[in-house]
Parts: sequence; C-alpha cells; structure tokens
Amino acid sequence: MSHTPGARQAQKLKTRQALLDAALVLLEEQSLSSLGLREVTRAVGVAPTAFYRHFRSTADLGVALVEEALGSLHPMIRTTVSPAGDSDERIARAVELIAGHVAAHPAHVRFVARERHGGVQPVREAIREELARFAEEVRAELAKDAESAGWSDADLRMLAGLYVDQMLITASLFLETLDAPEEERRLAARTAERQLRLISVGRRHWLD
Amino acid sequence: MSHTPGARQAQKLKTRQALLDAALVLLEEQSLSSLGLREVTRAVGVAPTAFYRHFRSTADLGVALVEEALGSLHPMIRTTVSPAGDSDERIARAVELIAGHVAAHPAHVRFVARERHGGVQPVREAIREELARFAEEVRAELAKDAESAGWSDADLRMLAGLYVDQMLITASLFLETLDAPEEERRLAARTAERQLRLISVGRRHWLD
DNA sequence: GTAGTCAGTGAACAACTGTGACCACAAACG
DNA sequence: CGTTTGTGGTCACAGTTGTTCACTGACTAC
Repeated sequence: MSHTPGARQAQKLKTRQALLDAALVLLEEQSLSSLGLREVTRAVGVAPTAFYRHFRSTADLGVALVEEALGSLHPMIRTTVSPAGDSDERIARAVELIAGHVAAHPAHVRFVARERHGGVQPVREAIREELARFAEEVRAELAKDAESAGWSDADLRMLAGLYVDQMLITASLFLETLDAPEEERRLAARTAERQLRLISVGRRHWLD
Repeated sequence: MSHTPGARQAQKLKTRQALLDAALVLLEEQSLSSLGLREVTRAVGVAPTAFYRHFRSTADLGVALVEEALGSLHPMIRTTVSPAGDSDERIARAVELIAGHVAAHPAHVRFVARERHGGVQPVREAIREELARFAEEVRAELAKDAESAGWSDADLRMLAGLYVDQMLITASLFLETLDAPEEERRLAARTAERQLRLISVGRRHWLD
C-alpha cells in the first residue's frame, strides 16, 4: 500500500511503458478495437498474462495512451494562443509548432486522430474530455485578449472550439504528408496558415 | 458476361446489400479493422464463404460502404453552397440540412467519421478521394460567386477545404448529440451556425 | 533473517477467426 | 430440351484469441 520507492516499481513502470510503446507501434496500421492483448505482449516479449498486471483491458491501455498523448500538451496551448507579436507571424509560428510536434510524435498524433471517433467508447470519452479541457484553456486565454472585448461567452467558446478542431485538422494533415516530398509539406503548411488567417480575419470583424 | 437482367442478379444484389447493411450495424460499436467476415455473414444468415462472392475482404466491403455513404451526397453540395437568400438564413438552412442528414443516416455518418482516419488504408484513401471531390465541387461553386472576385485559386481551394472539414465536424457533433436532450441539440446547432458565420465574416473581409 | 508481497511464467481451455475444397440446385443460355 | 453458370451451403483445417489457475522467485518490510 505504501509508496515503495524501490527498484521493484521501477521495473514495473518499465514494463508498463514497454507495453504502451509497443501498442503505439502496432496501432500505426490498425485501430484500437482490433488490437489484441497477446499481440502487444508478444511484441514486448512478456507472457500474455503479464498484461493484466498493468491494464484491465486494451481499452484501459487506450485511455492511458490518451493521457500520454494529450496530457503533456497543455503547456503548449498558452504559448501558442498568447497574443505576442504580429498576427501573421504568430500564425506561422503556431503552424510550425504543430508541424514540429507531429514530426516528433507522429504515432501519438495518429492515435488521437484515429480514436477520437474510433470504436472504443471509453477512449473516445477520454479524448473528448481532454479536448474539452484544451478548448476551455484556449477560451480563457482568448478572454484575456483585448480583441475579445464585447464578446459573449458563447462566442468565445465557439471560437475556442474552432481553434482546437482546426489544430487537430492541421495535425492530421501534416501526418498524411509526413513522408511526402518537401514541397508538398510546405504547401500543406501554407494552406493551414491561410485557414488560420481566415479565422483570424473573421474574429477581427466578428462584431461589425 | 452479358447484362443478365434475370432474377439471378437481383437476388445477388439483395444479399450484397444485406451484407452492407449488417456490417453498418456492427460498425456502430467497433472499427472496420476489427470487423470479422464471419461476424457479418452470421448477422445476415448466410454461410461465411458466401462473403467472397461479393467482396474480396472486409476492407473491400469498407470501400463499398464509402461509396454508399458519400456517393449520393454530391447533389446536396450545390444546393448548400449556392448563394441564394440572406447569409445568416443560408447558414441556418445548411446546418439544418446537415442535422437532417445525420438523423436520417447516422450509421453512414459515423462510419465516415470513424474510418476517415481509421486503420484500413484503402478505406482511408477512398474517403480522402471522395472528400477531395467534394472540396473541388465546393471550390467550383464558390468561384461562381461574385464575392470571390479577386481571390486566388489557392485561396479558393483553402476555403473550400475549410467548408468541407467544418461540414464533417458539424456532422460528427450532431452524431454525438443524437440521443441527447433536445436542448443540447439546439445548442450544438447554434454553435455550428456561429462557426460557419465566423468563417463567412472572414471570407467577406479576406481581401481587406 | 524471515515472512510476505507481487511482477511475470507456463500450460490449458473454449471460442473464435479466415480460407480451402467440394457439393447442391436454380437460373440462364445454346 | 440439355448444358453451363455461379450463388450459396457444408465440412474441415490450422491459427489465433481472451481468460483461468497454480506457480516461481526476486524484492520489500518487519
């Protein structure tokens, strides 16, 4: 029951992480609902029954993956939406940041995009909650901005949701062009910037 | 080889449709990549091997489902984007049209949303192609509008993509609120309208 | 130092999967 | 008419799946 600081739990966490990593690799060409528990343990090199020491089911593992994929992303939000510098430059920086994240963690991004509407209810729910949290943070950040003066709360919430959805669309777009020629990737980035810019224009003239 | 007009092919098409329908039902709580061929035939009441008379694999069936779900949607595009009537009223009509379609064909919409980023490559590809066709049609329709004077082709394409993505987001939002209280559904509709309106505002002031 | 905890093992199970070869029989064609 | 065609059915195969149970042995706690 106590917080055993020994090498015992360290090893356990190591296996757990190995299971998560192996699952993420396997999920690059299938959905969570078809991921077998044995498949995962085989990839790691442990007995099938060892799986139960860490997760109740593959759905449970999926929820853990959601936390791993989205939990560490919150700090990024603030710096992205924060109103520093010129608008176009800020947009370019945000798109570049997304592109970098996708390049650094492609499997995580693919997992979230895939399972957001996937076949496993608890995982869908976990993603929905996490994205709602993102939207709330974005809303709070937008509310601070002087440009949001006179905006109703519902309108702010709407805009925040638009931004979050757009962020995911952009991420999955970059994912598709990950191993495409450099030129196509630049084109995708330009399109993403244009879309964000159009939303910004709409935001600026919302109250006209 | 000839076009046998007999009752032979009629029965075959009937079985094929039964397989598609059964698959669609089964796919409401799982992804295509975990859909078993036997599972489908069992639901229809035919022998497992009969499946092969109609589809090479479940992935093949998935592609057929994409055509069924999106193929008949093209006529809807023109009437939705066409510039008739007041802007706000047009938006409200478009959102209502989407809501109606989701209510009428929830399983189809769910399938597309789920498999768009799903684990079966050929199906992803089929959806991507179909959505690209939609975007092209929207672009063509937008190009006719007087409001698009002075727009570059890339900008038109960007806006068309934004509209198509937004359409899908709205559809999947309605899907989630399908069996939710009436009030929540109205709220979702209002948010969707707001988002479309913001895009419209951005479009109007794009060249400022 | 000894007792207890617990991550991981190995074997066994019933149920399931995709796919093969072969057969039945009604419709289509000459 | 007889012959061909082809949908669907039957039976069987080899693999795979999730889950159970009793177990081992290294670690922790007293």
